[in-house]
Amino acid sequence: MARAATTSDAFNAVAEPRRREILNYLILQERAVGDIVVSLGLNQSSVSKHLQVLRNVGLVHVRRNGRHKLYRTNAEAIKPLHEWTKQFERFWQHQLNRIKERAEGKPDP
Amino acid sequence: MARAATTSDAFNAVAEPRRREILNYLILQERAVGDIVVSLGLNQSSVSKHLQVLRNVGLVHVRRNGRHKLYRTNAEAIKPLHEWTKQFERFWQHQLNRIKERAEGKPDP
DNA sequence: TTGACATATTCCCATATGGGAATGTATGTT
DNA sequence: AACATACATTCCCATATGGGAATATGTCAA
Repeated sequence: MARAATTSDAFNAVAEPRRREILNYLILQERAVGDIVVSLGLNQSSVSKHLQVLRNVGLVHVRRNGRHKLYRTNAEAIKPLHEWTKQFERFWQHQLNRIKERAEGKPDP
Repeated sequence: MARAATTSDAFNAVAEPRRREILNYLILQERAVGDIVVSLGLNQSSVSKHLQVLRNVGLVHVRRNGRHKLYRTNAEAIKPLHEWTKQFERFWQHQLNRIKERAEGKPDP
């Protein structure tokens, strides 16, 4: 089996740095494809293809406005990633505490 | 250009579901490779290869103990993903608020 | 040293990728 | 209708992938 498709889930979709940039850009307000092309300095076909991936996994919403298509980030779809990473939150706090306490000369708990 | 290497950063590394499982497993306590093989029901060579990817991006730490190598999740390395997703937190809260307020018959702010 | 155990690496292959250029499709304007 | 604008899709290609089997490396034990 090869690598999972970028469209298989949000984790795969956001693995691509440009797609993360696009999501950051589109969270502020909805934008036309051309705006993304200009603002992020990418090729038009690249942007369209990235948006297709993002659409497939529900990370963006689109609506047509005349000749333009306006995209915006669907923050809800990022939630699962946040939840997954959140599981580890208490552990890196632990590690920081251990380092801190060691620095303060206390023995490990 | 092809897709970025799985070892290029934590985002790419955790895109693979099995690697996320491994991280979840290794956060509880350090484990030998063989334990992962048994617990997750994966092939030994697959596990070793996944661990190599995770090592390359610093998502796990290893130490040798006799014939065994004990791996554990390095929670710190997950922090950047958490931070990135966290940026969007206020937006999905907004969306929930809008839905809630609409349900309560209030006009959009 | 020889052998058993634990892990890592190599080999093979089908597959999806992202980039750029070119082309296709939809919408608006005159 | 004819044309321009805005996006989407197709074509081409080099590349890394993950799986399984086989093999290599490393460590302990007798």
